[in-house]
Amino acid sequence: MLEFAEAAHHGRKTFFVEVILPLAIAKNYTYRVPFEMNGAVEVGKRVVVQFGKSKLYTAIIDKITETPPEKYEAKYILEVLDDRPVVTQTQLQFWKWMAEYYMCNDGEVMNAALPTALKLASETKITLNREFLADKSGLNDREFLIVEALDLQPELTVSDIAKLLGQKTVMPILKLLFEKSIINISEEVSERYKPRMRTFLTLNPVYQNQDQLKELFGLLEKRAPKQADAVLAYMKLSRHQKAVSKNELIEESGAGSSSINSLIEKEVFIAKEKNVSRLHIEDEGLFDIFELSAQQQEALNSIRQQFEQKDVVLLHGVTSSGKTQVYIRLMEEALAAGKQVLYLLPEIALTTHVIERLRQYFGTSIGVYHSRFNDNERVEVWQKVLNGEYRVVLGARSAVFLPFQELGLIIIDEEHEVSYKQFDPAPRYNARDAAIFLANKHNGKVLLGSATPAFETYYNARSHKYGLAEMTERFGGTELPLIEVISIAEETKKKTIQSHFTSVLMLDVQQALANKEQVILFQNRRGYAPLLLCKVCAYTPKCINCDVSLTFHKHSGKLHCHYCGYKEDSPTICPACGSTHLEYKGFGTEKIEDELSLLLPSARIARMDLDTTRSRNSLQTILNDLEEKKIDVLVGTQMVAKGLDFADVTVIGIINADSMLKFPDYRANERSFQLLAQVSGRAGRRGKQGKVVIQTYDVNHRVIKQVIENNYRDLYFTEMEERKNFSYPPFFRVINLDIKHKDPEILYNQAAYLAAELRKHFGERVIGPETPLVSRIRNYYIKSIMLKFEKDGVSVNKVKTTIRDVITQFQTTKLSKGSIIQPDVDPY
DNA sequence: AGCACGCCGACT
DNA sequence: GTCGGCGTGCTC
Repeated sequence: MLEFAEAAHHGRKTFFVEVILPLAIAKNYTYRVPFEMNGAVEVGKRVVVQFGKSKLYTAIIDKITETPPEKYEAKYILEVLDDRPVVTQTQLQFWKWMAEYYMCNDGEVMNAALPTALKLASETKITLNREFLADKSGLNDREFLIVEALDLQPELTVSDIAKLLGQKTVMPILKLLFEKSIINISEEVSERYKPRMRTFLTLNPVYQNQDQLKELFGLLEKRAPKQADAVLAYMKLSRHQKAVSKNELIEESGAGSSSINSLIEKEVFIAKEKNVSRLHIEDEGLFDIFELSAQQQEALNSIRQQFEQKDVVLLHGVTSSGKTQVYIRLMEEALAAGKQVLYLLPEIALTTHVIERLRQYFGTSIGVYHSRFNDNERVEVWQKVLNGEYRVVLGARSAVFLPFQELGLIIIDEEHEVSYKQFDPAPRYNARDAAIFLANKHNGKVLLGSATPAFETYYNARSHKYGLAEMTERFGGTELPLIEVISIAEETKKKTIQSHFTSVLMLDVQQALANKEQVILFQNRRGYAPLLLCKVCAYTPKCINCDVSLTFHKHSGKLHCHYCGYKEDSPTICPACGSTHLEYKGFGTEKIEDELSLLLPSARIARMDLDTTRSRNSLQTILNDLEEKKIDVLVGTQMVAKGLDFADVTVIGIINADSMLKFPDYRANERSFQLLAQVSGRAGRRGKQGKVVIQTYDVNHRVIKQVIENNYRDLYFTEMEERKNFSYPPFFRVINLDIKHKDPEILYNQAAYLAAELRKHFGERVIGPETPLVSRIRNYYIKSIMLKFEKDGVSVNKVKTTIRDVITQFQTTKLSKGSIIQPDVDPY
C-alpha cells in the first residue's frame, strides 16, 4: 500500500501485465511492471519473467491493466525484449480462437506459432564451485560421479546428470552438493536469434579528390602492395554496386583480412557493421507473361464474382487443369489492392521447383516458410512479414501463424491433404480451417483448390456455404484419362489372368513400355503377403501385441506387424499342429514387384512404399530415377498418389480395387473415392491421354462408378442424406474408455467407430455420431448414445449433446467405466 | 514445462 | 528403514 501511495506521490501509475507463457498451463499469469518499464510495455511485446521457483521464460504481453491482483503478490517482469510488438493484435485473437477451438492452452498455441529463436528460456546449469578443493573423500558414489564429470566438462545440465546417474530424481542430490558448497546452480538465458552481421566498407571521401588518391597509391605501391591491390579492387567493385563488403573485397583483391584492417586503421576505408539477410533472394525479374485459357478465364471470373458474396470459394479442377495460373491472377489482384497474400501448400509440394516458379512473378516480395528452415531463417521471415516487406508468403501449415498486417487472400492448394492437419503436439489444428478463420479476421478471401476436395469442403461448397468454381478439362487440351474396369472374376474364369495381372492390364503395360512410356501399378498393401495360413488347422500367426495377422516380408524373411513393428521369423512348420502345409495368402507390393519381374524380365521395376522409402534420401532417389526415366514400372502404395508430378506416366494399373473399397471405418467411401481419383489423375501427361485400368471383383461398386464419372456430387450427397434422421436421448453412459483422445477430431472418429460397432450388435437402438464433417465436429451434436447395460438385456437411452461437452467432461470430471454423462443442454 | 511433496513398493 | 518411482498440485 505504501508503494501505491508513493507512486501516486510521484504521479506514476502502477501497471500489471497479463502474459501468455509458452507452457501447457490453463491460464495466463499477471506480473507487475517496474516503473522504469512503464513506457516500454505494450501488448504483443515479449517480456522475460520468472515463473515457478527459478525458471525464466519469454512471455507475450496479452493485456495491460492497472488493477492489482487481490489474492497474491505479483512478481515483477524482468525485462522487455522488444522495441515494437512481435505479435499483432490480430494474431493474439487468432491464438485465442485456436486455443478455444482445438481445446488447448494459449501457451501451446504460442509454442507452435512463435519461431523457437524468439522464445528464450533459461536452462539450469551446474558448475563446480571454485572454492571446492577437490577433496573427494567423504563423497558418496553418486556425488563422486558428478564431481568427476564436472572435472572433465565444466558445465552440465540437470538432464545431463540424470543421464549420467541413470536415474530420474536428481534434484535432492544436487541440492545437497549445493549446500556443501561443492557445486553452483545457476540459470542461464541466451538469446537464440543472432542477426548475420557483415562489415561494409566505403572509401574515405577525402579520396574523391584525384590527387589525394594518386598520392595514396604512390605510397601504398611501394610499401604495401597488397593494400594497393585492395584499394584497386574496391574501385572496381564500387563501380557496379552501392556497398562493398569486406568479404567480397578479400575475395576480389586477394589481399588478406589484415591488409584491409590496416587500411581501416589508416582511415582509408570506413567500416560499418550491417545486418544482412540469410534469405538469399535474387530478384529474377523474369515477368513471365502468360494468357489464360478460356476455361481458366471463366473460372477466374466466376471466383471473382463469388467473392463478392462469399468469403470462401472452392476451385474444383481436375489434375493439370492449370489451377496455378488462376491463383497467380488472383494473387496479383490482391497485391494490387495493397494486401498481403498467403499461399499454403502441403509440405511435400514445397519444392524448389514451385518456389522458383512463383518467384518469377513476385520477385523479392515473396517469402517462403516451411519446416526445413532453421530458426534464424524463420525469425527473418517473421520480421519481414511483420514489417510488410514480404507481400506474398508461400508456406506449409505453420505459415498461418506469421504476423500478417493485412491479409487479402489465402490460397490453399491441395486443400484435401491430410498434412494440413497437425496431429501431435497441441494445438491439433487444421491449417485449412484455421486459415479460413484467419482470413475472416483480416476481411480477406480464401480460395481452396483441389482435384479431389475433402468431403466436408465439397459438402460446404454444394450446400452454398462456400462458392464453387470448376475446371473439368486439362490444360493444353490433354484429355482426361480413359478408365477401364476389368472383372478379375471373369478373367480368372477365362484363365486369361496371369498372376495378379489381367490380360487387359498386361497388354497396356507392354504397349506403354514399347512406346518408352512409364507405368504405375497401385497396390494398397505393403509387404509380400498379408497373412500366413496353415492349410491343415487354419492357424494364422498373429502379433503378440496387437492381435492382427502378421504380414510376410520376403526381403527380410520375417513376419511383420504393420501396427507396432513387431517382427518374428516366418515358421516353416505350423506352430499349432506341426503340419508343413503353410500358405501365404493375399498379396502386397513386394509380391506384385516380384511376379511382374518374372513376366516382364527386361522391364526396370521399382517399388515405392514405406519399406523402400524409410531412409532419408530414398524417396528422392526413386523420384529422380522416375523423372530421368531409369524406371519403367513403379509399384507402390498410396504414396504414389501424393501430389507428385510424374514425367511420362501413361498407364496406371490398380491391381485390386476391392481392398481400397473396404476401409474399416465410416469414412470408407470418401477415402476410396479420393484415392482412386488421385491415383487415376496421374495418368497421361505432356499432351498424351493416359489410361487407368481398375481390376476388381466388384465391377458395379458405386464408388468405382463415381470415379468413372469423375463425379463427387451424388456420392457425397447420398452419404450425407443417409445420416440425417436421428432423435436425441437424455443421457449416456460411458461404456468404453477408449473413446478418449487429446485430439478432438480423433475422439470424434473413435466415438463414431464405436457406435458403428455397437450398431452391429444392437441395431437401430444405437445412434452414433456419423456425420463425416469432422472438421466442424466440435459444435455438432453427438447423436450417439451409449448403452445402459442391465442384467436382463440392453436398454438404450438418448442424449443430445455436443462433442465439446463430452470432451470437457472427459477432461474435468474423471470418468470411469459406467459413469453417466449429463449434457448441459436441455435435450427436448 | 519444472519442481516439491507425499505415498508406496523393493532393496541394503 | 530408506531410496527412488510416480501421481498430484502449483506456479502470478
